Amino acid sequence: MPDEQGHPSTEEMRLGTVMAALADPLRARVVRELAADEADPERTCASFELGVAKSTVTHHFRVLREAGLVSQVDYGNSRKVRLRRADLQQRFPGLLDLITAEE
Amino acid sequence: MPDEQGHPSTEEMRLGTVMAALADPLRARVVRELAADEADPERTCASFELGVAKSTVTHHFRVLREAGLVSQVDYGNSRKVRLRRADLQQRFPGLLDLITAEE
DNA sequence: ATCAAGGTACGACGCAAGTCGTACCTATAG
DNA sequence: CTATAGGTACGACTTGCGTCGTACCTTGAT
Repeated sequence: MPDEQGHPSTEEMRLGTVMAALADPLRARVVRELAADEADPERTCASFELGVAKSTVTHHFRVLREAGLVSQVDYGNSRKVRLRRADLQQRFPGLLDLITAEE
Repeated sequence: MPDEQGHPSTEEMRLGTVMAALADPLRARVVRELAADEADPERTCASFELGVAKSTVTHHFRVLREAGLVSQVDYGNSRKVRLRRADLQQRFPGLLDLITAEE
């Protein structure tokens, strides 16, 4: 059984925290990549080819998760990441369009 | 004659830079305050009562200006600040609504 | 001519953030 | 059982950012 943990609820999300998360180029790239795929597939953290150490990858995904941008589900073997598209659309309407429009 | 200087053009604006600028609570407050007033008055930097030293205020307004969020006009005696509402609406549609909606 | 008001420039300091390496954990594949 | 793949935890290092104080500049008022 997959295990969820440590995600802020929609109301708990703070715009400032989200902005800070998106201010980093690597994290922005991740979110853009996720937002670009309308099918919203589950992806592993490693599938993003960020070009930094594993522990750094973990760090960035924690920031994204704590900001509420992505959800992480633990399958024991691997951890799958998914964009919280609906939650974001509800809490910060237009934000995702802003991100996908850039670049 | 008022003197303009050092503002990025609409195309030069980067979403990452804007996000980084808005990630700071003081700067976000300034933009929110400016965006809330539809009349878009010119205001002095000091009129925001940020509660930090003068040089810090200067620093924050430079970040806002270089990100393209505000324009500063030098009247010699005082420097007036104005939100670049139209430019922002064109370059990042929906961004200002996002900011004013928060809090 | 002097002073006050509003800002900038520069240097310094402290803390947060991004980065890495190493060690460790968990589950699936041979 | 043992290896391997995907991630986390922790500590260390470095850079960047927010903060301040001081000195200085520019205009308008006295």
